[in-house]
Parts: sequence; structure tokens; C-alpha cells
Amino acid sequence: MPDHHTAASGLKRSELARLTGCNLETIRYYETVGLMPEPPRSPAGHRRYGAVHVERLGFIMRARELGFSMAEIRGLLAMVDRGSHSCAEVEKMGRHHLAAVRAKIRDLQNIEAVLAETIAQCSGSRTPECPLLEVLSAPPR
Amino acid sequence: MPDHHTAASGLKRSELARLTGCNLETIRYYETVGLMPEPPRSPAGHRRYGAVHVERLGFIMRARELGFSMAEIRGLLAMVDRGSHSCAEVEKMGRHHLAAVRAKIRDLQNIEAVLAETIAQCSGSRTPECPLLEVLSAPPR
DNA sequence: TGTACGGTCTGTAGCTGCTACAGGATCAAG
DNA sequence: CTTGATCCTGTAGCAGCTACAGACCGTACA
Repeated sequence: MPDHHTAASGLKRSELARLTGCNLETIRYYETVGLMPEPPRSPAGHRRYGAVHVERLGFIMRARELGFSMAEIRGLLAMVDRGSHSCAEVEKMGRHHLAAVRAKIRDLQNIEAVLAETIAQCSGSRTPECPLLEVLSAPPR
Repeated sequence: MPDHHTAASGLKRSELARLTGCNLETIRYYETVGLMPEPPRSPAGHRRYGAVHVERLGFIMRARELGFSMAEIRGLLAMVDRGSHSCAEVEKMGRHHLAAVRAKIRDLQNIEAVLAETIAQCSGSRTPECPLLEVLSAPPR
């Protein structure tokens, strides 16, 4: 069997990308901004990733999926690295982010209500002018 | 009475900003990207805005508040300018945008659920490790 | 008339979180 | 040994602004 890359040699960037589902270029981006550690290089200068990098990238991607900003992720990773992460500190960040998410949901729900209401008036198509354009054109009373 | 700016002379940029609540620099930005028309200039090259610009900027700001993208606003403004805007076309854009808003709400609600659930486990603080960090560290099963 | 202070002008760089090239080096298969 | 895929770096672009530098301008006060 073709055992190209042993544990010692490590994964190529494209392999890490496939494995994690992360975009190829995004990996390099995470390295340049310091979220991902710079991996060791092959003699020719090619990146060789290990299990550490797979885990780290997974962490970052899950955090991104939960909407954490890069700055927040940096903070989370720092706590992980320190090892002695106080759960309270992590929880605080989590609560803070949760509040932001809820605020965003409320904003969008307001938008949704206005849009839905306005468009509902539209659908009769009996009205002479377009209600949506009227809402946008009118000063907010 | 100090009638500085008559209808003929027009508003300064800072006045338009104050009047509409729009950021000063943003007005120039909207001009460079073609959302706002270039205003006439005073002999010294200073912008002089009229009622047209006040209305236009209001339209843009209300559309932005409803979450329309610049491209969409460009489309809406084009319809307004054509005058012969088919309400059906506007409605279609509106519905499309509404769908996008609802999708975003759903995404955020999923995030909210995961975060809230995880953090709830946190608050006991009896657990040895932080549940949020565990969720982020664990592969998605 | 001078001068001080603020407003306005332009161009350009920065922000977030990526994505997409160009142009060169390198690797792996045939 | 050649070909094609992959890798490398640096750089520019996207949305939607925001902020600064450095040069003008315009007005109030003395």
C-alpha cells in the first residue's frame, strides 16, 4: 500500500484542507494572522502539518461556525493554550457572544416584520404605487 | 435673521450629514460609488446639496436599515429613476431579500441554541472542564 | 488688513474575513 | 526528462464603510 506520508512527514496543505473542509487559502490566512501556528517545513519549504494542526483548525472552524470573531477566537485559543483556563472566563465570553447573537436576531426580526408587512400590501397589486418604494421614500414620520 | 443658505446656495456636506444623521464621510463614499449623484459645487469647489440629495440619502439610509445591499439599492434606485417601475419587479426583490433575512435568522437561532445549551451546562461550575471549550475542541461527532 | 480657527477638499490606508490571482519553484508519474 | 499537478510567495480584490494627512478655503475678531 502507498504509505506516502508517515506520521513523521506530515500532511500537505491540500490534505489538511480536504480533511477539515477548510478552504486551502484560508489556512494560510489563519497562519499569517496568527490563529494557526506556523507548521514545520519540508526541506523544499513545503508546509507539513500534524495532528496538532488538524485539531487547532477544527477548533477555529467550529468557533467560526458559532459566529465568534477572530479576536474572540484568539482569546479562546489563548485560554486553551494556557491550560489553566478558568471556566468562568470562558463562560463570560460565551455569554457576551450569546447576547450579541440575540441582539442580531432581534434586529433581523424587526427588519423581517417591516419587510413582510410591506410586501403583503404589495401582493394585491391593486395599489397604484409600490408600497415598498413608498416606505423607502417616505421620511420615518 | 441669518438666512445663510438659501435654496439657491444649498447645504454643506456637514449640514446634510446632520440633517440625515448620516456620517459625513459616508456621504462622499456614496458619491464615489455612484449611489448618490455628484452635487453641484460652489465656486471654490465645495459641495452644495439640495432637496434632491436629502431625499436620495434618506432613501439609501432606510434601505440600508432594512439590510439591502448596495447592489440591491442600486437596483431600487434605478427603478425609482426610471419612474416606470413595475411594482412586481420591486416586490420580487423584496421577497428575495426577505428570504435572505429569514435564512440569516434561522442560522443565528441555531447558533443561539447551541450556545445557550452549552453555557447552561457551564453555569453549575461543578464540571471539571469547560463545556464550551469541549464543544469547540471535539470533532462534530 | 492680518490672523487664527475651523470647515472643506482630495487621496489613501485601514478594518473583517476571507478569496483569487500571478509568476515561480517543486514534486510525482510516466 | 518531460509534463502536469501542486506548492510557494506576494499582492489585490470584495463589502461597507471609517479615519487620517496635508492642502486649501472662509469667516470672525482685532
